[in-house]
Amino acid sequence: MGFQDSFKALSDPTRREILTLLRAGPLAAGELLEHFSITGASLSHHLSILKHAGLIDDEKKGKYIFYTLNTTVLDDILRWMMSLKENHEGDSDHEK
Amino acid sequence: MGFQDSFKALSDPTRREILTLLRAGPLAAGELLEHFSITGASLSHHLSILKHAGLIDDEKKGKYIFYTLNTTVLDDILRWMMSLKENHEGDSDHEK
DNA sequence: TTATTATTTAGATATTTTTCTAAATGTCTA
DNA sequence: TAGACATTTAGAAAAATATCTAAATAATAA
Repeated sequence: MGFQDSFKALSDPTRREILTLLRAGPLAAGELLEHFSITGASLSHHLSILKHAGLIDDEKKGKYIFYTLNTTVLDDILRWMMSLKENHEGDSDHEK
Repeated sequence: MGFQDSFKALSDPTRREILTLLRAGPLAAGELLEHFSITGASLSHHLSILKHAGLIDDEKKGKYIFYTLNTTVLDDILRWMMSLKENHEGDSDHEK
């Protein structure tokens, strides 16, 4: 986990689409798979990257594994982006 | 330009550090270079990716090229992330 | 218990990305 | 104008990533 993992995870369009699909609620891997034209193995790989980044959680229910969005990490990223938008002129060590 | 380019641009730690450095104000490529242990050619490559993504602007001033942060694109990304954090239960086509 | 279904793991391949060195371009200064 | 400086472009090598097929694991259903 960590910032780097989060940003890397978000840099792939398939993974962002997975997150978007999970906005509506938990979905099993197979349900997610219907929305893409990749193999189950590839999807599984993407899911593991998202999980590693802390962006999703999984819960096994019998035969299925349900994935849910975890927005905790998003907050950190949001904070970082907001801080870029603020004025930091005084922070530099060499003013012109 | 586009979402994909923006996320890809943000997925590299060197490029994020560049953005952080530019928070304090415009810097020339050479000034940025002092903060990293990569060649000028590599930095130039990173700058071109950031520029392509719309995250920075450049302005030539004689011998130097000054880079500045452009936060317009960040707003789009922020909006996308915020939307993930909202509840979208009604959006799905198959409620359980 | 055997077959079937859902998902992951392993290993290979193709593509993309990062970085480098060397050379090109443009600007300033002596 | 000749040389030095700041930066980019071109092209190559190394590392990381996305995807696939085949096999493994685990749970349910027949």
